[in-house]
Amino acid sequence: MTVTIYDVAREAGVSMATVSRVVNNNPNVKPQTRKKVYEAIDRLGYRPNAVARGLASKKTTTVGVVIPDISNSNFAEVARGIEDIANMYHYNIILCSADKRKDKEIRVINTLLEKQVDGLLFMGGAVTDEHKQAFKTANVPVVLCATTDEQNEIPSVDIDHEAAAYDAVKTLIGHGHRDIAMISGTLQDPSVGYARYQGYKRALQEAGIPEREDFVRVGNYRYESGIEAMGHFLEPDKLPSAVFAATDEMAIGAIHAIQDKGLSVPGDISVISVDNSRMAEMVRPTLSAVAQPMYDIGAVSMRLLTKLMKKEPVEQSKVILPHDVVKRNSAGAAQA
Amino acid sequence: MTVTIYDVAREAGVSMATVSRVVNNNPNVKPQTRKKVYEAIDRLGYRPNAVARGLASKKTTTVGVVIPDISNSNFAEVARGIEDIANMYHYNIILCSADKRKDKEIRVINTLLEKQVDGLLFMGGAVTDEHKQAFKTANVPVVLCATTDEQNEIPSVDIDHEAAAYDAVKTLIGHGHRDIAMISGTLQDPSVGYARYQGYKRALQEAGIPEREDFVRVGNYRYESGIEAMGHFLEPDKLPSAVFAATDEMAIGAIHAIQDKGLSVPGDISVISVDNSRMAEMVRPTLSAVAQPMYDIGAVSMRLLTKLMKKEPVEQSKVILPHDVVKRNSAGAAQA
DNA sequence: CTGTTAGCGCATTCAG
DNA sequence: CTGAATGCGCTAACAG
Repeated sequence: MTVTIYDVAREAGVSMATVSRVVNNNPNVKPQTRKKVYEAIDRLGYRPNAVARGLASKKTTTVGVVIPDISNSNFAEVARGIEDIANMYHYNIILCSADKRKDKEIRVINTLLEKQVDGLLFMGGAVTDEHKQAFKTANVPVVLCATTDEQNEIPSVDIDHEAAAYDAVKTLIGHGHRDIAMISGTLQDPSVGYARYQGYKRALQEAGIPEREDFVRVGNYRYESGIEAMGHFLEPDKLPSAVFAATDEMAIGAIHAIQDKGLSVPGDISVISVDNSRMAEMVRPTLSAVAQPMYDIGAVSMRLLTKLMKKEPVEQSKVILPHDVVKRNSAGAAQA
Repeated sequence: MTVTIYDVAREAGVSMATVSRVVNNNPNVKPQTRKKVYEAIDRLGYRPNAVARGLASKKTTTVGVVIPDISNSNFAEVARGIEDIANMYHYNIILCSADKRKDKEIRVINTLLEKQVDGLLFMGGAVTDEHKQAFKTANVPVVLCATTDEQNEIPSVDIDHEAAAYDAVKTLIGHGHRDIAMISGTLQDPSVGYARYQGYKRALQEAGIPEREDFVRVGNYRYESGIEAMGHFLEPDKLPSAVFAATDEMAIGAIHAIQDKGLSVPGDISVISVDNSRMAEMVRPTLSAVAQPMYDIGAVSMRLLTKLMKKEPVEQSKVILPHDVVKRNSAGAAQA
């Protein structure tokens, strides 16, 4: 049923070694022989068996990518960056979703390793000791992508989430705002949620603005939680003049909550966030946000991984990509 | 360096066959022996080599999934459905993105086949003869997912796009609208773009409404193109009273274009679309839309594939899942 | 219940 | 430039 390298050899009147050579683009084959082999391949419809090849060569030219949540557009964008660079270097990628669940992450890492991937890209999510344990038993390079290892033991590519938040809030302060509320993500997540909260605090502190506990609400990154969180700020006695949301979705929720109260954005309250997803352009007013270079994070981390896999020297094993605040129409000057 | 089944056998004082048996949960092993083997495995940190296993057993318990565009949330949702069912049946999945490019789709199908996947799920996009040719050489089952084969040669799971569009437009007609414009996707795409246009036409026809050529604009499924298309309808002499958009994004673009002209939705113009993405809840007014069961399409197609892979009988190889019109606030009664 | 023996399809020495 | 031989790590009969 399945045609093997051996069948091709017979058909072409050469040895299987020769067939193997032409399939692998080994230059030591006479052009004429090469031609004969190609013809035999076409005639028989031969398709190399990557599994057998992997076993014989101990390389699969495949890298495993674990993605926390495929339906999160940020991660999808990272994945695109990974894909593009992987293709460029002729690696295939196996994308595995882990539903943001740690146990599934570990399981997925292990099946990827069983499949003998040549390298591993771990995207998003916290990196615990258990993760590191799994990575350690891998005999292949691992790079973290859109997340970091606090102890700097594992190569990673990410942005500085604390600084991104800081810059967002500072933009607000630059507009003259002082009553700045924050709709945060979960503070349990050290690399993103907590870091952004830290950035918010640092910006306030630096401007000499005392932090008000009732000006911080924790959401779950989603639209609805933005509405809900904003609801708590929309009381006459504690109206903020600006709001910093940890994600675009929550920011859009906040904007709608504000508008539903008959107030205007940015006339009455300014809003800024971190993400700069496509949705930022799809709201009225358009959303000012700190842009994270998700595609680049993917691309750079994949590039780094290729170097590691080829045992090439790398200058930096922990890279931080720059972010950028994109001013649109949701944030403006504070009222006099 | 790498520890093999043979090392485990020696460590446990049994033969490699026995180790293989315990690893594969073969019941014919004395509990005591099993225990010894497990201990040896732990001690050595043995990890089965899926590549060798695949070569020996000619099965990889892996299915390949080609996805047109990973950053499209509809497809991401389908992928989630696939994932969940795959996990349930202990299959791994290899997700490959194809950038909506036919050449890349073909290439990806082939590398997946080289990797000896046990089955293939082809998501979205048109199915050409070239695709079929590639599928034919596969010795494994293939199912189309969120797309269909016009000739019904290949098993598929999808919704009836024509009927979905028809129902959307009919909803508008039910509200008393007669001047109904359409913002279509590309008419080149038979399974989605063209089908939705057909549904629009059929609904008008049935209601005895003559089709107006200047009431149809083709967009590219994106927000900006919705704005642009709507712009053409917003001329005094040909204002439609309702708009049917082929996607949520274009619908939202249309809504904003209408609002920017100082008109109201649905007061002046009603809008309805197909998709019912998360964004439908994230606009003001919230968007009425025909919901497509993307997750289910993924789940059902994966389930179908498992049956095919196990050579179980299947009652239906072409399944159409029901859609549903979700009424929100963007579509209302026509003005008297 | 357990061990022995062949391959799976291919890359890779090593000769020639 | 080409062929013969070996083994990658494991499963699957086949014996016992």
